[in-house]
Amino acid sequence: MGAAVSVFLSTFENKVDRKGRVSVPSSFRNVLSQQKSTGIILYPSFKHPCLEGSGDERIQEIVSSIDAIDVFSDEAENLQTILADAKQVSVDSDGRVILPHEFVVHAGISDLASFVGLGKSFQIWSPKNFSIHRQKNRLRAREQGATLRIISSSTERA
Amino acid sequence: MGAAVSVFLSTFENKVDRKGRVSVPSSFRNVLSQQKSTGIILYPSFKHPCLEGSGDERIQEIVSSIDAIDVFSDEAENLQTILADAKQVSVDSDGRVILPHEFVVHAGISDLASFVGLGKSFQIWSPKNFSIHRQKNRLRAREQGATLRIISSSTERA
DNA sequence: TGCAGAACCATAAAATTCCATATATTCTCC
DNA sequence: GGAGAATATATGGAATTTTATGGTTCTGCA
Repeated sequence: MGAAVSVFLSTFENKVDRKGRVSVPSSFRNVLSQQKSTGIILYPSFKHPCLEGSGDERIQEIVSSIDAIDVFSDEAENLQTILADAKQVSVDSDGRVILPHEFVVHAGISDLASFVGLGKSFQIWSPKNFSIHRQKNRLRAREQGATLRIISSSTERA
Repeated sequence: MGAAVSVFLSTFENKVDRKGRVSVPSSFRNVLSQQKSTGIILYPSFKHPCLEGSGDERIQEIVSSIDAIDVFSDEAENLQTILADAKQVSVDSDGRVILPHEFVVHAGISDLASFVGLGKSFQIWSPKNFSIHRQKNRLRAREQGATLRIISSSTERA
């Protein structure tokens, strides 16, 4: 198969069965295995009615971030909340995970889940909520001219 | 083959078959292989009914850009929108890619696709929409007396 | 002993690889 | 310079492999 850039890319809509099982898109699984992740870390988003997901090395980054800032700051508490709410789910041999019930509720997911690639991480939405969110984002991106701010890697740096 | 200029140049109109397969113009493939791209990144244009295409190193640039700014900002979300909408398509051994169905719809493509070279990137249009677009652009350029500002390569951006 | 999670199995749909061919385009040798 | 051979490109179709997904069985633990 195509060597694939090792980032979470694109959006996939998969079915959630009665047991809460859902297939992780195969391209996402490839990214995860390239990261040598044994599972997936999930936690509810602060900002949106969705779940944040990533390979499990991401947790290490969050832990480091907490260390790096004032332990009693708001920001530290936010990050600690992530840790407290996060769950690791394992990918079975058929490439599926089980979405914990509270998470399904938080994201308003019923029988379909949208996996949305964001580069180093991804989100899981109910398709309905996601299409609203996407609509808003695209409008804004169009107004603000999203593509203009892309940093060309070889040259400048912000 | 042509003198191997390493930019996407000129316009090519190729057939799209029932399965959505279409040949990537051979000169474009040369540019891609020179960039060591294993595939092509496609995403729907914000502004036009067409697809934006480039080598897959472009994705790396977007991911780096996101890292460089506040993760919770609007701007980060704008860029993430691109990632969420983008797809990597791989070029098969015959030099073809499969245009994902949503993209075909977005661009209004039926059985023909125009590959339009834009230098560092390219676009894919339905020939009909493209001819309208080009017409408009020419008119505007004439009215405004198009001036072309050439920037030296060290400062250029895509 | 009943239930949630894990491992298995089966299958239809979708994507990828492989093969065939027609039409150009370039090369080579005379 | 030109006929014919070799190469490259675009395109159609078939065969093969991956995915996504539904169902069943097994297992540990409460």
